[in-house]
Amino acid sequence: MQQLLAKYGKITDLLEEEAETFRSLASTKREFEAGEVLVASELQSPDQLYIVDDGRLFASMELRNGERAITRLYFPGDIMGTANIPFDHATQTITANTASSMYIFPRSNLVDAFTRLPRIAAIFYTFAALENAILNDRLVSIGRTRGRARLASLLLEIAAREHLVECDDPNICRPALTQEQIGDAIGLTTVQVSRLFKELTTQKLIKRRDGNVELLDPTALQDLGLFRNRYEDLDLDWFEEDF
Amino acid sequence: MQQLLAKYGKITDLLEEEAETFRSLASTKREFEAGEVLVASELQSPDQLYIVDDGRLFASMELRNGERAITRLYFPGDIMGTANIPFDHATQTITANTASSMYIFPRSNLVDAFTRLPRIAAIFYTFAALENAILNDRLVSIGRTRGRARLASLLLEIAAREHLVECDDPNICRPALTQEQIGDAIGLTTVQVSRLFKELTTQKLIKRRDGNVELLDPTALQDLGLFRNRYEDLDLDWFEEDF
DNA sequence: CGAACCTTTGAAGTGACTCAATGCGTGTGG
DNA sequence: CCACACGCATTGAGTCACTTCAAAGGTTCG
Repeated sequence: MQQLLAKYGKITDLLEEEAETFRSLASTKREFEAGEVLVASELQSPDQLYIVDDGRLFASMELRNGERAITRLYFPGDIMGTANIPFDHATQTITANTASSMYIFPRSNLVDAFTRLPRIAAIFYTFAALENAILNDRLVSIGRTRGRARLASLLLEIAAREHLVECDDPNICRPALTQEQIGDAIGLTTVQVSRLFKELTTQKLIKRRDGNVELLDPTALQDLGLFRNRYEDLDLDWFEEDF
Repeated sequence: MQQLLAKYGKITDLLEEEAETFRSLASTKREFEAGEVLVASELQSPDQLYIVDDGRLFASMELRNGERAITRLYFPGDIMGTANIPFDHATQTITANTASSMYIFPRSNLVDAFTRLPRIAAIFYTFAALENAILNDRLVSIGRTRGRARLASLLLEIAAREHLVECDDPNICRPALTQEQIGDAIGLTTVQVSRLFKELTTQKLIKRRDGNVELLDPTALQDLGLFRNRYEDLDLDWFEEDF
């Protein structure tokens, strides 16, 4: 919950009442094991929203032909399940990729929160819009750049997201994903991901050591991956003034 | 404005007060010519939101290498500019692809609407979540399927969106896009789009006549494109009950 | 009628895929 | 404590989808 408040507090100063609402919104906490599936696509009515307390998770969609795509990575402080809200069945599967703990609340809790505190509604809306912008970026990356650029972009995104809450070296990231999962996230096969890792490594752009990836030349990677850190660009003055 | 109210009314019965708020939210109406740019990416502070009254528009992002990606197509009744809301500069360019007219309002108008009528907030949040789900679908399509499937999926999406407000033959769609723009939307080159159109045509899946595309075998196209019409799956009971 | 733009087609090149084998690290049971 | 199995990463060879480059054919509009 600290991460969430930190993340939201980063964009606007929360009133005590609002912070309290966030806390009460998510009263139930649950642990999940690595590999456990929280929301099974198509199977489940998406009544729940989740706020990540700790761990790494991802949202994915299966295709009829057995292939899988990973549409989103989740870090502590993230709200999960947004894309399922307006539907009568889940549109994506959420999987805990490491041991994780999270706060759970039914989407109907939002009704009360939105009614009592319109700024909460604005915050949720804003984060949905942010998620939108990030999805746009990924669409561009996957649709219009080659594998090298896509991998660079993903690594930068992971580094940026990790750095947002865990304040360690911004140039070291821990994908916590197999190469198959990375492929699912950027639209490539395992084989190709492996080759690209090798390529970036021999070009001294990155360095790998037991699951960590060090970004040796962040500037070059940013040029290559055309990456924009959307979290840096946030601006919420528009709803500050009048509420 | 009729389309907007129809679209929103489709998911929940609007109270007169709410319908009134929607109307007053968007008091200014403007016309744009075909080809005109409404929001220039990076250049502009994204203070405006738009509701499409008539015409066809698209959102795009430019890459430094000169390539372009189209991230979203807009139809009458759509709200545009959502992905720009939380930022101090626009993240995407919006272009009127045909002569268009739309309602314009500053994002700060949302503050008042959210405060007075929390259901309006819920509606906006819901549509952001829907947009999210659609972006996820496109990510899967572009990242994990071949050109034939992507084109099929795009055509089905356009047909579904057109049919939502303009109630004509659901199996005829009017992309109103050049093949270059189609390529930008599904991550292919003009050349390949042309070849794929030919392929789908000779396979008797589609038929083209002066800018229209007839879907000769919608079922086969759906199997091919793995398309889900998200608008059909909407479920907003969750905020009906308690507001 | 001509210019501009869009579409189509061909030929050659390339990034990524598939298939398949090997290597590597870790945990488990004999 | 070794042998083995299992999951993951790497590498090679052949193929395919799509790209690039280039030219020609169609449409539309002034």
